[in-house]
Amino acid sequence: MKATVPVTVAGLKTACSQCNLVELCLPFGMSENELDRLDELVGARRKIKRQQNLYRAGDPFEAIYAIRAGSFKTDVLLEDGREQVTGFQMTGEILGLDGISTELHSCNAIALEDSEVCVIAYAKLEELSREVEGLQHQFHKVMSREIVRDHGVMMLLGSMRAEERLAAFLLNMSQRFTARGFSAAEFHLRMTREEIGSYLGLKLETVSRAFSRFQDEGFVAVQQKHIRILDNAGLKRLIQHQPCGR
Amino acid sequence: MKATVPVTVAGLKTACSQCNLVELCLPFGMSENELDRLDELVGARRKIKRQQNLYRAGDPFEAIYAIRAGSFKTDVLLEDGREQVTGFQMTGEILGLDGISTELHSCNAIALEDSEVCVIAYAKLEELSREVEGLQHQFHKVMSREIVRDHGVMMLLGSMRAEERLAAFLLNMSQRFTARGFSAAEFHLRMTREEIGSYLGLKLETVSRAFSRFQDEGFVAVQQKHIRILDNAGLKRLIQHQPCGR
DNA sequence: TTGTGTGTTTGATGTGGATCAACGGTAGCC
DNA sequence: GGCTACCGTTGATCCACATCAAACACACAA
Repeated sequence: MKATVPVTVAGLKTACSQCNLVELCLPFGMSENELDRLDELVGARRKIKRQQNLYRAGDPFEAIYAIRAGSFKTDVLLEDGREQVTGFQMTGEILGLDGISTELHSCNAIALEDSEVCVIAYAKLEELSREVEGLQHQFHKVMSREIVRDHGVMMLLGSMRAEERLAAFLLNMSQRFTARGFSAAEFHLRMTREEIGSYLGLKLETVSRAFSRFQDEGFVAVQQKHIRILDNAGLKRLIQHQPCGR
Repeated sequence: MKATVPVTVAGLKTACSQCNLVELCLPFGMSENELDRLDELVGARRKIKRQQNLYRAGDPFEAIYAIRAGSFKTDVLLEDGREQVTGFQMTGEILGLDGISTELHSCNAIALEDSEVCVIAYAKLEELSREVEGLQHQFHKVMSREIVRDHGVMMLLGSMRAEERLAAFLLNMSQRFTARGFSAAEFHLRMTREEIGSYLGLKLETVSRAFSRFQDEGFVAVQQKHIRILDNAGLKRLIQHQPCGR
Protein backbone atom coordinates (compact mmCIF):
# COMPACT_ATOMS: atom_id res chain seq x y z
CA MET A 1 0.00 0.00 0.00
CA LYS A 2 2.40 2.63 1.18
CA ALA A 3 6.17 2.71 1.23
CA THR A 4 6.31 3.67 4.88
CA VAL A 5 7.49 1.79 7.92
CA PRO A 6 4.93 -0.84 9.02
CA VAL A 7 2.66 -0.39 11.99
CA THR A 8 4.08 -1.42 15.34
CA VAL A 9 1.32 -3.19 17.22
CA ALA A 10 2.24 -1.69 20.55
CA GLY A 11 2.10 -4.38 23.18
CA LEU A 12 1.61 -1.75 25.89
CA LYS A 13 -2.11 -1.62 26.58
CA THR A 14 -1.67 1.58 28.54
CA ALA A 15 -1.26 4.02 25.70
CA CYS A 16 -2.46 7.35 27.10
CA SER A 17 -2.77 6.84 30.83
CA GLN A 18 0.99 6.42 31.18
CA CYS A 19 2.07 8.84 28.47
CA ASN A 20 3.94 11.95 29.56
CA LEU A 21 2.33 13.97 26.79
CA VAL A 22 -1.17 13.85 28.29
CA GLU A 23 -1.40 17.52 29.09
CA LEU A 24 -0.42 18.48 25.55
CA CYS A 25 -2.45 15.90 23.70
CA LEU A 26 -6.02 14.79 23.13
CA PRO A 27 -6.50 13.43 26.68
CA PHE A 28 -5.85 16.81 28.30
CA GLY A 29 -8.21 17.50 31.17
CA MET A 30 -9.76 14.04 31.23
CA SER A 31 -10.33 12.18 34.51
CA GLU A 32 -8.47 9.02 35.57
CA ASN A 33 -11.44 6.84 34.67
CA GLU A 34 -11.86 8.47 31.32
CA LEU A 35 -8.15 8.10 30.62
CA ASP A 36 -8.31 4.37 31.21
CA ARG A 37 -11.01 4.06 28.57
CA LEU A 38 -8.85 6.01 26.15
CA ASP A 39 -6.25 3.27 26.20
CA GLU A 40 -8.58 1.03 24.17
CA LEU A 41 -8.66 3.70 21.51
CA VAL A 42 -5.00 4.02 20.64
CA GLY A 43 -4.44 0.78 18.82
CA ALA A 44 -0.97 1.09 17.44
CA ARG A 45 1.99 3.31 16.92
CA ARG A 46 3.63 4.04 13.64
CA LYS A 47 7.16 5.24 12.96
CA ILE A 48 7.74 7.63 10.10
CA LYS A 49 11.22 8.37 8.82
CA ARG A 50 12.35 11.89 8.00
CA GLN A 51 10.92 13.14 4.69
CA GLN A 52 8.35 10.37 4.53
CA ASN A 53 4.63 10.94 4.32
CA LEU A 54 2.31 10.01 7.16
CA TYR A 55 -0.48 10.47 4.61
CA ARG A 56 -1.00 12.19 1.28
CA ALA A 57 -3.74 14.33 -0.19
CA GLY A 58 -6.29 11.94 -1.66
CA ASP A 59 -5.55 9.05 0.71
CA PRO A 60 -8.69 7.56 2.26
CA PHE A 61 -9.25 8.86 5.75
CA GLU A 62 -9.39 6.26 8.49
CA ALA A 63 -7.54 7.61 11.47
CA ILE A 64 -6.19 10.70 13.11
CA TYR A 65 -2.71 10.74 14.57
CA ALA A 66 -1.21 12.06 17.77
CA ILE A 67 2.47 12.89 17.50
CA ARG A 68 4.38 10.92 20.09
CA ALA A 69 7.86 11.91 19.01
CA GLY A 70 9.31 14.13 16.32
CA SER A 71 7.62 16.73 14.17
CA PHE A 72 5.78 17.19 10.91
CA LYS A 73 4.74 19.70 8.32
CA THR A 74 1.44 19.67 6.44
CA ASP A 75 1.15 21.15 2.98
CA VAL A 76 -1.18 21.62 0.04
CA LEU A 77 0.05 21.40 -3.54
CA LEU A 78 -1.33 23.25 -6.55
CA GLU A 79 -1.39 21.42 -9.91
CA ASP A 80 1.40 23.64 -11.17
CA GLY A 81 3.65 22.54 -8.33
CA ARG A 82 3.33 25.46 -5.97
CA GLU A 83 3.46 24.34 -2.35
CA GLN A 84 1.76 25.98 0.60
CA VAL A 85 2.86 24.73 3.99
CA THR A 86 -0.24 24.94 6.18
CA GLY A 87 1.37 24.10 9.48
CA PHE A 88 4.19 22.64 11.53
CA GLN A 89 3.20 20.12 14.19
CA MET A 90 5.04 19.07 17.33
CA THR A 91 4.64 16.33 19.96
CA GLY A 92 1.15 16.01 21.38
CA GLU A 93 -0.46 17.73 18.43
CA ILE A 94 -3.07 16.02 16.28
CA LEU A 95 -2.75 15.34 12.57
CA GLY A 96 -5.39 14.31 10.07
CA LEU A 97 -8.45 16.34 11.06
CA ASP A 98 -8.68 17.61 7.48
CA GLY A 99 -9.79 14.15 6.37
CA ILE A 100 -13.05 13.99 8.31
CA SER A 101 -15.01 16.26 5.99
CA THR A 102 -14.69 14.28 2.75
CA GLU A 103 -13.29 11.02 4.11
CA LEU A 104 -10.21 11.73 2.01
CA HIS A 105 -7.17 13.56 3.27
CA SER A 106 -6.90 17.00 1.73
CA CYS A 107 -3.27 17.70 2.49
CA ASN A 108 0.08 15.96 2.88
CA ALA A 109 1.70 15.27 6.24
CA ILE A 110 5.47 14.84 6.06
CA ALA A 111 7.88 14.06 8.90
CA LEU A 112 10.53 16.73 9.44
CA GLU A 113 12.64 14.23 11.40
CA ASP A 114 12.32 10.55 12.32
CA SER A 115 9.03 10.52 14.20
CA GLU A 116 6.40 8.37 15.81
CA VAL A 117 2.63 8.77 15.96
CA CYS A 118 -0.21 7.11 17.83
CA VAL A 119 -2.85 5.89 15.41
CA ILE A 120 -6.39 6.70 16.53
CA ALA A 121 -9.00 4.91 14.43
CA TYR A 122 -11.60 7.54 13.66
CA ALA A 123 -14.63 5.24 13.80
CA LYS A 124 -13.57 4.14 17.27
CA LEU A 125 -12.97 7.71 18.32
CA GLU A 126 -16.51 8.72 17.38
CA GLU A 127 -17.89 5.68 19.13
CA LEU A 128 -15.96 6.24 22.32
CA SER A 129 -16.61 9.96 22.40
CA ARG A 130 -20.33 9.21 22.44
CA GLU A 131 -19.71 7.45 25.75
CA VAL A 132 -16.92 9.48 27.28
CA GLU A 133 -17.99 13.06 27.70
CA GLY A 134 -14.50 14.32 28.46
CA LEU A 135 -13.15 12.81 25.28
CA GLN A 136 -15.90 14.34 23.19
CA HIS A 137 -15.29 17.73 24.70
CA GLN A 138 -11.52 17.55 24.27
CA PHE A 139 -11.79 16.41 20.69
CA HIS A 140 -14.03 19.34 19.87
CA LYS A 141 -11.58 21.68 21.52
CA VAL A 142 -8.72 20.28 19.49
CA MET A 143 -10.63 20.89 16.26
CA SER A 144 -11.68 24.36 17.33
CA ARG A 145 -8.11 25.20 18.32
CA GLU A 146 -7.01 24.27 14.84
CA ILE A 147 -9.57 26.66 13.36
CA VAL A 148 -8.41 29.48 15.61
CA ARG A 149 -4.78 28.76 14.72
CA ASP A 150 -5.66 28.88 11.04
CA HIS A 151 -7.25 32.30 11.50
CA GLY A 152 -4.02 33.47 13.07
CA VAL A 153 -2.10 32.28 10.05
CA MET A 154 -4.53 34.14 7.78
CA MET A 155 -3.81 37.26 9.79
CA LEU A 156 -0.08 36.70 9.27
CA LEU A 157 -0.41 36.08 5.57
CA GLY A 158 -2.99 38.71 4.80
CA SER A 159 -2.01 41.63 6.97
CA MET A 160 1.56 41.41 8.21
CA ARG A 161 4.92 42.37 6.74
CA ALA A 162 7.77 39.93 6.21
CA GLU A 163 9.61 40.70 9.45
CA GLU A 164 6.42 40.70 11.48
CA ARG A 165 5.56 37.28 10.10
CA LEU A 166 8.91 35.84 11.03
CA ALA A 167 8.81 37.43 14.49
CA ALA A 168 5.36 35.94 15.08
CA PHE A 169 6.61 32.58 13.86
CA LEU A 170 9.60 32.60 16.22
CA LEU A 171 7.50 33.63 19.19
CA ASN A 172 5.01 30.90 18.40
CA MET A 173 7.73 28.28 18.17
CA SER A 174 9.29 29.48 21.40
CA GLN A 175 5.98 29.27 23.19
CA ARG A 176 5.33 25.75 21.94
CA PHE A 177 8.81 24.58 22.93
CA THR A 178 8.22 26.03 26.38
CA ALA A 179 4.96 24.12 26.71
CA ARG A 180 6.99 20.96 26.06
CA GLY A 181 9.48 21.71 28.79
CA PHE A 182 12.23 22.96 26.49
CA SER A 183 13.95 26.30 26.65
CA ALA A 184 11.90 29.26 25.49
CA ALA A 185 15.02 31.07 24.39
CA GLU A 186 17.02 28.46 22.59
CA PHE A 187 15.82 25.84 20.15
CA HIS A 188 16.46 23.99 16.97
CA LEU A 189 14.20 24.45 13.97
CA ARG A 190 13.55 21.23 12.09
CA MET A 191 12.38 22.89 8.86
CA THR A 192 14.33 24.62 6.09
CA ARG A 193 14.20 28.31 5.21
CA GLU A 194 12.16 27.37 2.19
CA GLU A 195 9.56 25.60 4.32
CA ILE A 196 9.39 28.52 6.73
CA GLY A 197 9.01 30.78 3.72
CA SER A 198 6.23 28.71 2.25
CA TYR A 199 4.38 28.75 5.56
CA LEU A 200 4.80 32.51 5.89
CA GLY A 201 4.07 33.34 2.25
CA LEU A 202 7.65 34.49 1.63
CA LYS A 203 10.62 33.38 -0.46
CA LEU A 204 13.50 31.68 1.30
CA GLU A 205 15.83 34.60 0.57
CA THR A 206 13.43 36.94 2.34
CA VAL A 207 13.33 34.64 5.36
CA SER A 208 17.10 34.48 5.41
CA ARG A 209 17.43 38.27 5.16
CA ALA A 210 14.91 38.77 7.96
CA PHE A 211 16.90 36.38 10.16
CA SER A 212 20.06 38.35 9.41
CA ARG A 213 18.35 41.62 10.17
CA PHE A 214 17.02 40.25 13.50
CA GLN A 215 20.55 39.20 14.31
CA ASP A 216 21.96 42.64 13.44
CA GLU A 217 19.30 44.27 15.62
CA GLY A 218 20.16 41.97 18.51
CA PHE A 219 16.79 40.25 18.68
CA VAL A 220 18.15 36.75 18.09
CA ALA A 221 21.34 34.81 17.56
CA VAL A 222 20.98 32.62 14.50
CA GLN A 223 23.29 29.82 13.53
CA GLN A 224 21.66 27.90 10.72
CA LYS A 225 18.73 26.10 12.31
CA HIS A 226 19.80 26.85 15.84
CA ILE A 227 17.96 29.88 17.25
CA ARG A 228 18.61 31.81 20.43
CA ILE A 229 16.09 34.50 21.30
CA LEU A 230 17.86 37.44 22.96
CA ASP A 231 15.06 40.00 23.06
CA ASN A 232 11.63 38.46 23.31
CA ALA A 233 9.97 41.80 24.03
CA GLY A 234 11.69 43.33 21.03
CA LEU A 235 10.18 40.71 18.76
CA LYS A 236 6.76 41.30 20.27
CA ARG A 237 7.13 45.02 19.68
CA LEU A 238 7.95 44.33 16.06
CA ILE A 239 4.57 42.71 15.50
CA GLN A 240 2.53 45.71 16.54
CA HIS A 241 3.14 49.40 15.68
CA GLN A 242 4.44 48.56 12.21
CA PRO A 243 3.60 51.03 9.42
CA CYS A 244 2.28 47.91 7.61
CA GLY A 245 2.66 46.71 4.07
CA ARG A 246 -0.44 45.55 2.26
CA MET B 1 -25.93 43.11 27.50
CA LYS B 2 -25.68 43.60 23.81
CA ALA B 3 -27.15 46.25 21.57
CA THR B 4 -28.59 43.72 19.16
CA VAL B 5 -32.13 42.75 18.41
CA PRO B 6 -33.56 40.48 21.12
CA VAL B 7 -33.99 36.75 20.72
CA THR B 8 -37.20 35.63 19.07
CA VAL B 9 -38.42 32.58 20.92
CA ALA B 10 -39.60 30.80 17.82
CA GLY B 11 -42.96 29.29 18.46
CA LEU B 12 -42.39 26.75 15.70
CA LYS B 13 -41.19 23.58 17.39
CA THR B 14 -40.14 22.13 14.06
CA ALA B 15 -36.96 24.04 13.49
CA CYS B 16 -34.87 21.80 11.26
CA SER B 17 -37.21 19.10 10.03
CA GLN B 18 -39.22 21.65 8.06
CA CYS B 19 -36.37 23.95 7.07
CA ASN B 20 -35.50 24.14 3.39
CA LEU B 21 -31.83 24.61 4.21
CA VAL B 22 -31.37 21.06 5.55
CA GLU B 23 -29.06 19.87 2.81
CA LEU B 24 -26.77 22.87 3.26
CA CYS B 25 -26.77 23.01 7.03
CA LEU B 26 -25.82 20.95 10.06
CA PRO B 27 -28.61 18.36 9.59
CA PHE B 28 -27.35 17.28 6.18
CA GLY B 29 -27.51 13.54 5.69
CA MET B 30 -29.43 12.83 8.88
CA SER B 31 -32.37 10.44 8.95
CA GLU B 32 -36.01 11.46 9.54
CA ASN B 33 -35.88 10.22 13.12
CA GLU B 34 -32.65 12.00 13.82
CA LEU B 35 -34.01 15.19 12.31
CA ASP B 36 -36.98 15.17 14.66
CA ARG B 37 -34.63 15.05 17.61
CA LEU B 38 -32.71 18.01 16.21
CA ASP B 39 -35.77 20.21 16.59
CA GLU B 40 -35.31 20.19 20.37
CA LEU B 41 -31.84 21.58 19.84
CA VAL B 42 -32.59 24.78 17.98
CA GLY B 43 -34.09 26.84 20.72
CA ALA B 44 -34.51 30.24 19.22
CA ARG B 45 -33.79 32.43 16.28
CA ARG B 46 -32.07 35.76 16.38
CA LYS B 47 -32.25 38.61 13.91
CA ILE B 48 -29.14 40.67 13.28
CA LYS B 49 -29.30 43.95 11.43
CA ARG B 50 -26.76 44.86 8.77
CA GLN B 51 -23.41 45.91 10.26
CA GLN B 52 -24.27 44.54 13.68
CA ASN B 53 -22.24 41.92 15.49
CA LEU B 54 -23.59 38.44 16.10
CA TYR B 55 -20.69 38.10 18.54
CA ARG B 56 -17.37 39.77 19.23
CA ALA B 57 -13.89 38.51 20.00
CA GLY B 58 -13.76 37.99 23.75
CA ASP B 59 -17.46 37.27 24.20
CA PRO B 60 -18.16 34.16 26.25
CA PHE B 61 -18.97 31.21 24.05
CA GLU B 62 -22.34 29.58 24.61
CA ALA B 63 -23.78 28.72 21.25
CA ILE B 64 -23.02 28.17 17.63
CA TYR B 65 -25.22 29.68 14.96
CA ALA B 66 -26.68 28.41 11.71
CA ILE B 67 -27.41 31.15 9.21
CA ARG B 68 -31.07 31.02 8.27
CA ALA B 69 -31.15 34.15 6.14
CA GLY B 70 -28.60 36.73 5.08
CA SER B 71 -24.84 36.63 5.24
CA PHE B 72 -21.92 37.45 7.50
CA LYS B 73 -18.23 38.15 7.60
CA THR B 74 -15.86 37.05 10.34
CA ASP B 75 -12.72 39.00 11.12
CA VAL B 76 -9.79 39.25 13.48
CA LEU B 77 -8.41 42.60 14.61
CA LEU B 78 -4.81 43.42 15.54
CA GLU B 79 -4.22 45.91 18.36
CA ASP B 80 -3.03 48.50 15.88
CA GLY B 81 -6.33 48.33 14.04
CA ARG B 82 -5.43 46.11 11.13
CA GLU B 83 -8.34 43.88 10.13
CA GLN B 84 -8.14 40.45 8.59
CA VAL B 85 -11.40 39.08 7.24
CA THR B 86 -11.22 35.34 7.83
CA GLY B 87 -14.36 34.35 5.96
CA PHE B 88 -17.70 35.19 4.39
CA GLN B 89 -20.62 33.00 5.43
CA MET B 90 -23.90 32.33 3.65
CA THR B 91 -27.20 30.59 4.50
CA GLY B 92 -26.84 27.15 6.01
CA GLU B 93 -23.27 27.77 7.14
CA ILE B 94 -22.25 27.57 10.77
CA LEU B 95 -20.76 30.41 12.79
CA GLY B 96 -19.03 30.35 16.16
CA LEU B 97 -16.89 27.21 16.02
CA ASP B 98 -13.86 29.31 16.97
CA GLY B 99 -15.29 29.70 20.47
CA ILE B 100 -15.19 26.06 21.50
CA SER B 101 -11.46 25.94 22.14
CA THR B 102 -11.17 28.63 24.82
CA GLU B 103 -14.85 29.13 25.63
CA LEU B 104 -14.40 32.69 24.38
CA HIS B 105 -15.01 33.79 20.84
CA SER B 106 -11.78 34.59 19.07
CA CYS B 107 -13.16 36.60 16.18
CA ASN B 108 -15.97 38.97 15.30
CA ALA B 109 -19.02 37.94 13.29
CA ILE B 110 -20.76 40.83 11.54
CA ALA B 111 -23.88 40.75 9.38
CA LEU B 112 -23.33 41.95 5.82
CA GLU B 113 -27.10 42.46 5.45
CA ASP B 114 -30.12 42.07 7.69
CA SER B 115 -29.88 38.43 8.69
CA GLU B 116 -31.31 35.72 10.87
CA VAL B 117 -29.59 32.85 12.64
CA CYS B 118 -30.70 29.74 14.50
CA VAL B 119 -29.15 29.63 17.95
CA ILE B 120 -27.76 26.22 18.86
CA ALA B 121 -26.81 25.99 22.53
CA TYR B 122 -23.45 24.31 22.57
CA ALA B 123 -23.96 22.33 25.77
CA LYS B 124 -27.15 20.88 24.31
CA LEU B 125 -25.41 20.11 21.04
CA GLU B 126 -22.72 18.08 22.79
CA GLU B 127 -25.36 16.29 24.81
CA LEU B 128 -27.51 15.44 21.84
CA SER B 129 -24.62 14.42 19.65
CA ARG B 130 -23.69 11.81 22.22
CA GLU B 131 -27.07 10.24 21.52
CA VAL B 132 -27.60 10.95 17.87
CA GLU B 133 -24.81 9.45 15.84
CA GLY B 134 -25.73 11.27 12.65
CA LEU B 135 -25.58 14.61 14.41
CA GLN B 136 -22.18 13.85 15.91
CA HIS B 137 -20.85 12.82 12.55
CA GLN B 138 -22.24 15.85 10.75
CA PHE B 139 -20.93 18.24 13.35
CA HIS B 140 -17.44 16.81 13.00
CA LYS B 141 -17.69 17.14 9.25
CA VAL B 142 -18.69 20.77 9.55
CA MET B 143 -15.67 21.51 11.72
CA SER B 144 -13.34 19.58 9.45
CA ARG B 145 -14.72 21.36 6.39
CA GLU B 146 -13.88 24.66 8.05
CA ILE B 147 -10.30 23.50 8.56
CA VAL B 148 -10.00 22.45 4.92
CA ARG B 149 -11.48 25.76 3.79
CA ASP B 150 -8.94 27.62 5.92
CA HIS B 151 -6.11 25.69 4.28
CA GLY B 152 -7.45 26.81 0.93
CA VAL B 153 -7.37 30.41 2.06
CA MET B 154 -3.77 29.96 3.23
CA MET B 155 -2.95 28.69 -0.25
CA LEU B 156 -4.58 31.81 -1.72
CA LEU B 157 -2.80 34.18 0.62
CA GLY B 158 0.56 32.50 0.63
CA SER B 159 1.05 31.33 -2.91
CA MET B 160 -1.23 33.11 -5.35
CA ARG B 161 -1.07 36.39 -7.23
CA ALA B 162 -3.69 39.12 -6.94
CA GLU B 163 -5.71 38.13 -10.00
CA GLU B 164 -5.57 34.45 -9.14
CA ARG B 165 -6.90 35.22 -5.69
CA LEU B 166 -9.82 37.20 -7.03
CA ALA B 167 -10.59 34.57 -9.66
CA ALA B 168 -10.60 31.87 -6.98
CA PHE B 169 -12.83 34.04 -4.82
CA LEU B 170 -15.36 34.59 -7.62
CA LEU B 171 -15.46 30.91 -8.55
CA ASN B 172 -15.97 30.02 -4.91
CA MET B 173 -18.83 32.50 -4.54
CA SER B 174 -20.41 31.26 -7.75
CA GLN B 175 -20.25 27.68 -6.57
CA ARG B 176 -21.81 28.52 -3.23
CA PHE B 177 -24.61 30.51 -4.84
CA THR B 178 -25.28 27.55 -7.12
CA ALA B 179 -25.54 25.22 -4.14
CA ARG B 180 -28.25 27.54 -2.82
CA GLY B 181 -30.27 27.40 -6.00
CA PHE B 182 -29.17 30.77 -7.33
CA SER B 183 -27.56 31.47 -10.65
CA ALA B 184 -23.94 30.38 -10.97
CA ALA B 185 -23.27 33.15 -13.45
CA GLU B 186 -24.95 36.17 -11.95
CA PHE B 187 -24.96 37.29 -8.35
CA HIS B 188 -24.77 40.16 -5.97
CA LEU B 189 -21.82 40.52 -3.62
CA ARG B 190 -22.80 41.73 -0.16
CA MET B 191 -19.31 42.86 0.86
CA THR B 192 -17.29 45.93 -0.11
CA ARG B 193 -14.10 45.96 -2.17
CA GLU B 194 -12.23 46.67 1.03
CA GLU B 195 -13.66 43.57 2.72
CA ILE B 196 -12.84 41.43 -0.30
CA GLY B 197 -9.37 42.92 -0.22
CA SER B 198 -8.91 42.19 3.44
CA TYR B 199 -10.01 38.60 2.90
CA LEU B 200 -7.65 38.18 -0.05
CA GLY B 201 -4.71 40.04 1.49
CA LEU B 202 -4.98 42.88 -1.02
CA LYS B 203 -5.79 46.58 -0.96
CA LEU B 204 -9.17 47.67 -2.23
CA GLU B 205 -7.61 49.45 -5.22
CA THR B 206 -5.94 46.22 -6.29
CA VAL B 207 -9.26 44.39 -6.05
CA SER B 208 -10.95 47.09 -8.10
CA ARG B 209 -8.22 47.00 -10.75
CA ALA B 210 -8.41 43.22 -10.97
CA PHE B 211 -12.18 43.47 -11.50
CA SER B 212 -11.62 46.01 -14.26
CA ARG B 213 -9.01 43.83 -15.88
CA PHE B 214 -11.33 40.79 -15.76
CA GLN B 215 -13.99 42.92 -17.40
CA ASP B 216 -11.59 44.08 -20.14
CA GLU B 217 -10.57 40.48 -20.79
CA GLY B 218 -14.21 39.44 -21.05
CA PHE B 219 -14.18 37.11 -18.05
CA VAL B 220 -16.91 38.95 -16.15
CA ALA B 221 -19.28 41.88 -16.36
CA VAL B 222 -18.99 43.99 -13.24
CA GLN B 223 -21.40 46.67 -12.18
CA GLN B 224 -20.55 47.67 -8.65
CA LYS B 225 -21.53 44.70 -6.53
CA HIS B 226 -23.41 42.97 -9.28
CA ILE B 227 -21.28 40.29 -10.96
CA ARG B 228 -21.96 38.34 -14.12
CA ILE B 229 -19.49 35.58 -14.95
CA LEU B 230 -19.05 35.33 -18.73
CA ASP B 231 -16.14 32.91 -18.94
CA ASN B 232 -15.99 30.48 -16.07
CA ALA B 233 -13.33 28.34 -17.75
CA GLY B 234 -11.21 31.42 -18.36
CA LEU B 235 -11.21 32.23 -14.67
CA LYS B 236 -10.27 28.65 -13.85
CA ARG B 237 -7.41 28.82 -16.33
CA LEU B 238 -6.17 31.96 -14.62
CA ILE B 239 -5.68 30.12 -11.35
CA GLN B 240 -3.28 27.53 -12.74
CA HIS B 241 -0.39 28.08 -15.19
CA GLN B 242 0.46 31.47 -13.73
CA PRO B 243 4.16 32.38 -13.63
CA CYS B 244 3.48 33.04 -9.93
CA GLY B 245 4.39 35.91 -7.68
CA ARG B 246 5.91 35.16 -4.29
C1' DT C 1 -34.34 68.55 -5.72
C1' DT C 2 -29.61 69.17 -3.52
C1' DG C 3 -26.38 67.78 -0.09
C1' DT C 4 -23.53 64.46 2.36
C1' DG C 5 -21.32 60.37 3.01
C1' DT C 6 -19.68 56.09 1.68
C1' DG C 7 -17.97 53.09 -1.77
C1' DT C 8 -15.63 52.55 -6.44
C1' DT C 9 -12.66 53.54 -10.23
C1' DT C 10 -8.55 55.13 -12.33
C1' DG C 11 -3.96 57.38 -12.74
C1' DA C 12 0.85 58.42 -11.09
C1' DT C 13 4.45 57.08 -8.25
C1' DG C 14 6.92 54.38 -4.61
C1' DT C 15 8.69 50.24 -2.40
C1' DG C 16 8.86 45.62 -0.14
C1' DG C 17 9.81 41.54 -1.38
C1' DA C 18 10.64 38.54 -5.64
C1' DT C 19 13.98 37.12 -8.85
C1' DC C 20 18.50 36.16 -10.56
C1' DA C 21 23.06 35.04 -9.43
C1' DA C 22 27.15 33.67 -6.99
C1' DC C 23 29.36 31.96 -3.12
C1' DG C 24 29.93 29.75 1.53
C1' DG C 25 28.66 26.31 5.11
C1' DT C 26 27.24 21.88 6.66
C1' DA C 27 25.51 17.46 7.00
C1' DG C 28 24.43 13.06 5.00
C1' DC C 29 26.73 9.30 2.75
C1' DC C 30 30.03 6.23 0.78
C1' DG D 1 37.21 11.32 6.49
C1' DG D 2 36.50 13.35 2.39
C1' DC D 3 32.98 14.01 -1.35
C1' DT D 4 28.88 15.95 -2.80
C1' DA D 5 24.18 17.44 -2.35
C1' DC D 6 21.68 20.47 -0.28
C1' DC D 7 20.93 24.50 2.45
C1' DG D 8 21.79 29.22 3.71
C1' DT D 9 23.61 33.92 2.97
C1' DT D 10 24.27 38.08 0.51
C1' DG D 11 24.21 41.39 -3.42
C1' DA D 12 22.03 43.57 -7.63
C1' DT D 13 18.03 44.31 -10.08
C1' DC D 14 13.09 44.07 -11.11
C1' DC D 15 8.19 44.20 -10.68
C1' DA D 16 3.61 43.43 -8.50
C1' DC D 17 1.14 45.57 -5.57
C1' DA D 18 0.89 49.47 -2.13
C1' DT D 19 0.30 54.22 -1.57
C1' DC D 20 -1.24 58.73 -2.68
C1' DA D 21 -4.52 61.41 -5.06
C1' DA D 22 -8.55 62.85 -7.51
C1' DA D 23 -12.85 62.21 -9.66
C1' DC D 24 -17.06 59.66 -9.90
C1' DA D 25 -21.37 56.72 -8.68
C1' DC D 26 -24.86 55.66 -5.80
C1' DA D 27 -27.78 55.72 -1.49
C1' DC D 28 -30.27 58.15 1.62
C1' DA D 29 -32.00 62.21 4.17
C1' DA D 30 -33.55 66.84 4.58
